[in-house]
Amino acid sequence: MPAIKYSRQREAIQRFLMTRRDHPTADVVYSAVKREFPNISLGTVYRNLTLLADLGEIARLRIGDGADHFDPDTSVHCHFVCTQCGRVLDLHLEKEMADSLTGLAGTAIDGNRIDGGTAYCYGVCSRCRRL
Amino acid sequence: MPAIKYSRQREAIQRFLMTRRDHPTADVVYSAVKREFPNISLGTVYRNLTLLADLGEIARLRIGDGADHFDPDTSVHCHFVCTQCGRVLDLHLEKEMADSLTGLAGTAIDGNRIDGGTAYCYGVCSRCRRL
DNA sequence: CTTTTTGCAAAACCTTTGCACAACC
DNA sequence: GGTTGTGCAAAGGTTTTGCAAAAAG
Repeated sequence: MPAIKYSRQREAIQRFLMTRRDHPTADVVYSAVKREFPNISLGTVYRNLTLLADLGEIARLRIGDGADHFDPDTSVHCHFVCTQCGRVLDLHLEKEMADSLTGLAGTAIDGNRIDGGTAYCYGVCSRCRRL
Repeated sequence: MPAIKYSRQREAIQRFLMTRRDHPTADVVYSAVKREFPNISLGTVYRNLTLLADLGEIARLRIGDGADHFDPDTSVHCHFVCTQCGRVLDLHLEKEMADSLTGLAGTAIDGNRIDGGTAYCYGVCSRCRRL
């Protein structure tokens, strides 16, 4: 495992992500960070997002719209995906359900060892409902 | 909305899917149906899988490994993804949790209307654990 | 005969990767 | 100075699409 060296691009990427609550895609991160680093490349954005996810500093969400989304909050929580505008929001579920998802980790069902889980809810977000 | 006409390819695709419990990818469906229709194209497989999913006859699973998986069982249930071999299995969860996922449909959280939900669990499947 | 589906190939997309050069320590 | 990160461009893998021919009704 190679050592990890600091990079201004990586810091900018992580800092930008922390200002957002809508779980942007790599492309959105790229456009944003480009304002600070006009020469940054999409490959660098992907490399750093992947690295940060591997380090456990951010989470990579595959919500099923084709593009990966990135979340600075790595705590266990569920996500809501708007089927109209595609927005991805954090969802504050009833405690029982969040706990039952978390509680599964470490157990085994049908001989399959469970390490973790995610839940996604689909529907229409408050903003789209108003239109 | 155009009318839907019967096609032997579509029937073969759906029939093959119903014989499987491991939620194959489009590519696997393609290879299988090719034995019966040697000239079938991958595009046709995708078109029919997409159509069947839109009709609600099958479910499209985006588990996050890059390729979509298809499930002939459209009832509400959760999936288990083996992080070693990539297999996707149905998961028989405790009733409470399945119910709380189902029960969310139709409700609203933070003003977001929830239509449905899915949960994925990740871990190591029984087959891989034995190796 | 009209409409839908197919096969083929090309395109669209998102993501990863090889390489020479720059940045880091 | 040795190692890691970057920018660029090319390649990789999955899914969609345009079009003429074939199938369905």
